[in-house]
Order: sequence, then structure tokens, then C-alpha cells
Amino acid sequence: MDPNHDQQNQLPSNDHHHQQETSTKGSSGGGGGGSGFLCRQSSTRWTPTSDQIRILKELYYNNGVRSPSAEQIQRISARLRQYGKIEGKNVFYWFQNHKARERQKKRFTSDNINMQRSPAAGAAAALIPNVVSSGSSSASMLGVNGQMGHYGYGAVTMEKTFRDCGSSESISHGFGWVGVDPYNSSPYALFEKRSSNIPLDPYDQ
Amino acid sequence: MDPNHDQQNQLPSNDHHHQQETSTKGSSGGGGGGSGFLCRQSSTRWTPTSDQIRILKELYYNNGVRSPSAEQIQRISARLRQYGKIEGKNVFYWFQNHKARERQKKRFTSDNINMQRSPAAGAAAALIPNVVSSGSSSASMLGVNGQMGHYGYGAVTMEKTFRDCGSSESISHGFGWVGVDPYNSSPYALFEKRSSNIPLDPYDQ
DNA sequence: ACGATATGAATGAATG
DNA sequence: CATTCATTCATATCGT
Repeated sequence: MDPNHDQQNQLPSNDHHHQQETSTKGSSGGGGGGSGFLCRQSSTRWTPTSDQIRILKELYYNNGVRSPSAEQIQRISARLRQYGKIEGKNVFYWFQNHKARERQKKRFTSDNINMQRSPAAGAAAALIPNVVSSGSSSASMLGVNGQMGHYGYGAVTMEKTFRDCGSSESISHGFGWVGVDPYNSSPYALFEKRSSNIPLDPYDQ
Repeated sequence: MDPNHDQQNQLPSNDHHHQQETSTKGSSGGGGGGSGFLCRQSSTRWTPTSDQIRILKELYYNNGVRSPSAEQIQRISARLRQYGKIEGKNVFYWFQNHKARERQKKRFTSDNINMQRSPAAGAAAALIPNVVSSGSSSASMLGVNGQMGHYGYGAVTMEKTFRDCGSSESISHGFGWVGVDPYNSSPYALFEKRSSNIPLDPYDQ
């Protein structure tokens, strides 16, 4: 029967996914200490709960969030943490994957014809000019907002090696970087810090 | 032989991932005159026909196609459609799986120190990189595609998953085996705690 | 009818 | 952002 052993904390619901993690190390990823036993099979892989997925999709489709910024990722993960263990990178990857797969599926399904502005996503694709003020995000963008869809290729896509910069520059809003890319504000910067408790988005379904 | 009756019918391919649950096997929909028990597995899961499989393997082994690009997938699926219902994703998954399983199988077949082919492996798949340099079809990929000996695994030989049981931060991957690029740009790693001047708030979980 | 195996599908994680 | 790898689930198929 339903070997449903979710360590997260959410009812089984109709989740038809694989949720396993017998880990006894429930202590939140700490992993490190805790049990002195063999630490094998910790599932390593984040297994989103139904609620988490639901919210993520909410954000994706209803709010048009596709590539959340570091700050957004933090907030999102913080909020999702209510429903189970989750880290910032999980949120990051989730959006990346979701977007990529959606695109990809479309790609080898009906690519030929040039795609117009066909949302096809089946949801609202709000394209709001976005408020750049990331610092004082506050309650500006809530509601719908989202990352504007900058579809249209042509993106420079350069980012590659820049690891050994060493020039500790404020990641905060490194807009003054080089000026090459507008929205290249650190693709994946530090979304694992989770410093202060930023007021989560008010909207709560 | 060929237990294939005549599947591949054009049923409302309500593919849509996810399955299980209220199996749609109900068939009906004209299943053959009503009472017929003949309800075909009209649903979930594409069941390739012999011809389709043959061609796929052809491409795989003879042409060295392992990870067809979107365009190739389209062409392939279009070609295979002659032999039965098929969608782009089916082709995509087929190659993904085939490659993955072959590698997986290979990992166990020749792991250890024994480098010799053991026929006893059972269903060991042929691993002969026969490069036929298909000269057919325009295509642009042929020619190259060789298997290029990238078989360098095995060495480590982990029995199952030896995921590190350390903290889920930092390291992460970084296997010690040589060969790969010394530099790796992990999305979060490195950045994760890039405490340049930020408050730095290490692991909390 | 099961149990085992083969394989399609899905997705988290990672790399380039 | 595109591609790829690894894992895991679900189911089809076959064997006993």
C-alpha cells in the first residue's frame, strides 16, 4: 500500500510522485551531525510536495514567474518551506527546468512554423514592465508581476567564466556591472543565504 | 511473435503525462463494437511497433544517433509515424532511455577489474561502435557521431548511490575522477556562500 | 494470478 | 538557455 512516507509534512493527497526519503536525518539537511549511522540513501534529491508544486505552478502560470531572481528565490523557498524541506537551489532548478521543458516540448513537437506570440501556456503571461527596484521590492510587484517575458532570442547568453573575479562586488544589484547585459544580474547568485525575514508575498491562495 | 496486434491506433492521444489513477483504459470510444473486451491499451504510454523500434535502433547503432536534436527528433518522429502513432517526445525519451540504459548496463557488465566481455551478462547490449557512416538521407549529423570512446566510467564503481552524506552545501558534486575539467561552474556552489560583503548567513537548516 | 524484467515517462540536478 | 545525466515511477509484456 502506498508506501507513502513523506518526511515533509503534508498529507498524502493525491500526489502521484515519488516521495521517499527514509532518512532519519530529518533535521533539515543538516545532515552533518545527527545520526552516526551510515548516511546512505538520503534521497539527496529534493522531492517536492504537492503543495510546493502547486505553489510553484501558481507562480509560474498565474504570476508569470519564469526566472526568479535571487531575492525572489529566497522568498519563494522560504514560503515553500512551510510545506516541506526545500532549499533555494531547488526553486532555482525548478523554474529552470519547467521553463526549459515547456520550451523543449514545444520545440520538437511543432517547431517548424514560427511561433508567434502564442502563449499556449494556457495561463496568463503577464508581461509587466517589471519594476527594477529590486532592493525595495516590497509590495510593488505582487499580485501579478513576474519577470516580464523577454522571450525573443538574441540574448547574449554570455556568462560563462567569471568565477575568479574575486572582486567582491556587491551582488545586491550589480547593475553597474559592465553594461553588457541588462538582466544578467547574477543568474544564480546567492540564493542560499536567507538572511532576514522578508515579508513574503501577501497573496496566499 | 509479434504480439503486436494493431495497436498504434489513433486514439485520442490524451497523452499528457501523469497516469495511474483512474485508468483511462476504459477504451470504449468505439472499442470495437461495444462489448468488446478488446479494449486496447488505449492510453498512456506509447508502445512502439516493431518497425519503429527497428528504425530507432538503426539510427542508434548504425548512425550513431544518441541524442537527436529537436530538428532531428521531428524528422525521425515524422518518419516513424508511418508505422504508427508517435510523438516527438516519444522519440526523445526513447533515445534518452536507450542511451542511459545501455550505459547503465555497461556499468555492471564490465565494471570490476574484469575488462573482458562476459557473454553471460545476459542481455548485454551490443556495444560495438559500428560506425557505418550512414550515407543516407541528407541530414547533417552523420559522419561524425562516432561513439567516441568516452567509456571511462567504471573506475569508481559504486554499488548503488554513494551520494555524499555531508552537508548538502558546498561540495555537492565534484567527483574526484580525473579527466573532466578541473573547473566547474556550479550554479550555486561557489556562489552560495559567496559572502563577499553580504551578511552571510550560513546554513540554517 | 503474480513476480521479474523491459521500457516509457517524468523530473531533479548539472554542465556547457 | 539548451542539453544531458541519473533516478525513479508506472506500466507493458513475458515467464512460471
